[in-house]
Amino acid sequence: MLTDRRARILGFLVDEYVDSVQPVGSRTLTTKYGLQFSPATVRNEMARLEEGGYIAQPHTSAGRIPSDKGYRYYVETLMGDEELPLTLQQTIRHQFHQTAQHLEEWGRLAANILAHESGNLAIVMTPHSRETRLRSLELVPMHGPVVMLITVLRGARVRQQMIQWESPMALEDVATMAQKLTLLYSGLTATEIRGRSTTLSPAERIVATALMDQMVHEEKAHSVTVFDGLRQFLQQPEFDRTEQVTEVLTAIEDYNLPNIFPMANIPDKPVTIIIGSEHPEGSMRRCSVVVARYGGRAGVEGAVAILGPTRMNYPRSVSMVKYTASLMGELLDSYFV
Amino acid sequence: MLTDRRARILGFLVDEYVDSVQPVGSRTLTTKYGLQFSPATVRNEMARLEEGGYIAQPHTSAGRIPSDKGYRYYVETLMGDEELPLTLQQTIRHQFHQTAQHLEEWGRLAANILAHESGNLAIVMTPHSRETRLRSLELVPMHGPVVMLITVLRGARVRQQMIQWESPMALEDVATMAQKLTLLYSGLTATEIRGRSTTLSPAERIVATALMDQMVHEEKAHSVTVFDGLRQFLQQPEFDRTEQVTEVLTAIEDYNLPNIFPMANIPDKPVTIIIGSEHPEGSMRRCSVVVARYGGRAGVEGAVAILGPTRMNYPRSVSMVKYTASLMGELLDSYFV
DNA sequence: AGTTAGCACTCTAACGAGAGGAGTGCTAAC
DNA sequence: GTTAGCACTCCTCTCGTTAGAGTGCTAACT
Repeated sequence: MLTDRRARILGFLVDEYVDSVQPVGSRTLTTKYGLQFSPATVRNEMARLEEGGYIAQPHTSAGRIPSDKGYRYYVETLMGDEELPLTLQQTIRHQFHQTAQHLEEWGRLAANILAHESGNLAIVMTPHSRETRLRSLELVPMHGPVVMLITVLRGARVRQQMIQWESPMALEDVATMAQKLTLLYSGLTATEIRGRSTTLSPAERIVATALMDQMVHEEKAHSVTVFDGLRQFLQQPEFDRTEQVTEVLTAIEDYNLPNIFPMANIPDKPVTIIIGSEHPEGSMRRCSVVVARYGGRAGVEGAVAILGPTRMNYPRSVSMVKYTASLMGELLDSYFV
Repeated sequence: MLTDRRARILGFLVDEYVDSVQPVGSRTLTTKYGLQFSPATVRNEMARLEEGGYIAQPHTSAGRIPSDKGYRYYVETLMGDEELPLTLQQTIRHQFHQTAQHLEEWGRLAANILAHESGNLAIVMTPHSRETRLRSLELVPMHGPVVMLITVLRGARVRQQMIQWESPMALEDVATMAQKLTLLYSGLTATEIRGRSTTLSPAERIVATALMDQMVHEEKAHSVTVFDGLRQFLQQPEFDRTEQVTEVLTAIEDYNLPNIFPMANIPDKPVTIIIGSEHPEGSMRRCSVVVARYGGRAGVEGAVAILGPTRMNYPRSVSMVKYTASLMGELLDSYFV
């Protein structure tokens, strides 16, 4: 599509702009990247690239900056498949195995690593299984008639809630009730449980109702989203005025995060990149998202993403996201076959 | 300390500045607040207030803005004890009782309400008990030798982690083991459990070790902090340049949140206010914090806070924080006697 | 035909001068 | 003790000017 030289120039231009955040001129390109031809030639090529819509000029006497189309070309055909430095890989892997058994911390850890290493905003959707099926339930008496109902769902999700009976109950009876209900309902979804509302004692009925409520609640809820790295994100030079920041923040809140992640469904693509105006939301036009799903083997899945300005280090982001996602998948598999 | 008239002028000045975010001059004060005396008199009084350090002038030909000392005087002696509008009280109460049984959501709800109604950043420390004592433990077999250990601690804290035995175990045996260990360790702290490491089977030992690890981990961890309202916070006019924002964000991260909240220990004070330079951290000099503890009855406590620019609506913030804290306390009490 | 030096041109960012305006402090009169 | 009047200060806004960066075009070169 693009002549070889044109493509090379585009590549250098992206690299340089990502680095300097300044419109880049023809002279810079020739000197910094040791090109064999003169600035004038570069200018000619840049004029052609601009015609093609790959780069743009903020104003007549300025250098060029890549357009979204330019970035798209870059990530699609110019950018190599950078491997993460081995030492970094090992550091990350080590940190994960350190907290492997504390399931609730995975998300925070992943977000922290992504944010730190990429300098952008990290978004992690914690593991979430599409189906909400009961694995078991536990009843822990608190005081008097107040009992804590612990709902353990498939996919290692644990939820707690308080319920209250008409009157207190003996400890053993509570235990046997939990066992009975677990036996009765294990492996079922909320609607299936509703179907099997066989003869229950009043106390059991209260538990069952709370249980179904929790599960319905859970089905509607999307997975928890963990953010990290907001501060560095805001320090990016493109956000030096707060209006631009609030625009992006609003976008993130409104973006209905799940909207991003279905896009990660594109088959055969381990990582999906959405650049600037490719976002359905106009307010995201200054930002790019690099996202990868993980898991999926046992119906449990999630996603990790990096959100940064369109001028971000794509090779690095892609390799970070890819590696983190694969690690999360590995860990998940080791717990859910 | 301050003459009556001087105090009144200071009060009006704070009100006006909070409202307009512009240095306020003598003319504005007389006309907007219907003062009986002329701008010249106000000017004289303001000169005295400035000598006293209550107000300051950005530059010679500008109006005055309150200093931190001025705000301090305002909140201490000028500001009335505003009650939250009854309808608002009821709305909030209603929302809380709606989610009363979903304990994990309280924090998010409180933060959301605080942020929304105050227009500032809300910080909520979820309930946290100083003592970490076991209430009960549950073992949920996952697949093969992998088991989920659910640790229920005093204060309605539920934690999960994965453990792995040498070989799988029969369902009933798992249940009896959980019962046995609960019976053995219920009510104890991590160190006490370590002390009673009586004769345990290898499998039991693995559980006990994981349990102690979790509890130690828990003791070190501070309570979870929930934020909300960042976007509105950033929209405050004092943060129109991102440097100022990042300064504050850094402060919040570094502030070692627990540092704020010990300050809430001042007795006989339901609400504590920390204004600008009164913060130990210099980077917080543009911000004020209004914080209140809640709970404490059963060793379980937390705190709610509003963080905003020093120019914030103190009466409103105080009443919001006070009301939210009392509600959280009520709810807590209803579950932990 | 592609490449390049030279040059006129355009546009921005930076600086400074000047005008307008807000608000003050001081003085003198009430 | 209060207030009108007034000179003064300092900010903000605007406008012009300048320096510099980078371009596109043309004409010459390989």
